Amino acid sequence: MGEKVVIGMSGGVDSSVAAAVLKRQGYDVIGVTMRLWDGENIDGCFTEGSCCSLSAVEDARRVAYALGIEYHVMDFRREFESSVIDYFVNEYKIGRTPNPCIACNKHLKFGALLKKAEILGAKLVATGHYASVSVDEESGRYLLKCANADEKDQTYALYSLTQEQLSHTLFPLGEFKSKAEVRTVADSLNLPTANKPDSQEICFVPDNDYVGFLKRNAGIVPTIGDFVDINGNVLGQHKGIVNYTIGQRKGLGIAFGKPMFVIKIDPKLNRITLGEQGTEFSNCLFAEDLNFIPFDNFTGEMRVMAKVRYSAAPAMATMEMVNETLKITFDTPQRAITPGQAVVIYDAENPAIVLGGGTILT
RNA sequence: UGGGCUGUCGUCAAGCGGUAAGACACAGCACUUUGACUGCUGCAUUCGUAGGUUCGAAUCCUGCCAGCCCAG
Repeated sequence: MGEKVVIGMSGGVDSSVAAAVLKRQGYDVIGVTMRLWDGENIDGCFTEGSCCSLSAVEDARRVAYALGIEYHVMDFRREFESSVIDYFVNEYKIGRTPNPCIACNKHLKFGALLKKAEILGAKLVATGHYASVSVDEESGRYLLKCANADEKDQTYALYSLTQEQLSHTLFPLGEFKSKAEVRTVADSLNLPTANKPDSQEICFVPDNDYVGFLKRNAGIVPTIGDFVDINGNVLGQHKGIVNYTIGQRKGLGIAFGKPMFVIKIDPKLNRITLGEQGTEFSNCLFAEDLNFIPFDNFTGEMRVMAKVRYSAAPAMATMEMVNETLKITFDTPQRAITPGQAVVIYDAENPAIVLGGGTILT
């Protein structure tokens, strides 16, 4: 038997194929489905998150059986609540827009799961993320790199991984050229998840009503306030700050003859500033909670590529440290730079190499 | 109470006798392992109301109703 590796199995096609790849590569594969959240009991109807629903567990179990690998369901509800749910709620409370997937990767999949893996005698953890890890021969450091299937690349949500975490991480899907290829493999292996649709939305908010989630689980009561223009003139009423994020257009309910976008959220004054198309662009941001991958920290200036959201093309920028925060100045203005979201930076010469990232402050 | 103006989708707004543009908002779908953005589709059988003229009216005429402005 080869080296032991724990693979996080969500019950989706990606992690199913990832497990199959590991098995084929000769690893001693242990499938684990993380029990993260129990869902909610709404009006007597029990809703389940996509990550850890009974059907997800069932799918993962069937795949594990089909592959002939050991399989467990493990309870991570406590860690998930403290590291993801609480964070999610608190960010909204202070007028920011959280990214729960990033928190979950950092604290659960490459945090708590990694620890549990050790208990099972496995030094390695794998997931079905589209990304890859390699070792830089010169420095000996672990590098996080983009997946071959660039349209599915998920390094944006993985920038926070440390050297320690990366040294114990495998991403079996990194070499795949496309999602279609992953499905083809799933098909050829007759995996029961081969035709399962891609997941989306926040896994613990299956109906996509995250505001309802905040009301039910965190007692947040959205407070009506003013929409104002750049000069402070009142344009209308908003339904409570948690309903909005920077760059948002839909759901404003305000007819201005032109599309209007959220350009600023002020939780203190419970006020939201709206602007016309174009005013939601900015070319500079500051970030904190930094993590760098090819180096521990840096000084001076560096030309980089950076992106401020999951589905954005990296853009040329210059980064520098200002006090304890990272300042990034883009060559061209970026759309809807949003506090709470991540900025992820890539090597300017080789944009497939992740240099690191941080949480956008402003 | 005189004089003038206006009344078309939730909002703004074309139309000026030939059978209801458009924008914004809204809804659905697509895209998306976060929130968003974006794209596509849908959205007034009816033009304040009641009559009249006409082959034909939101468009012309008359009464009424409502709102606005000026005068008192």
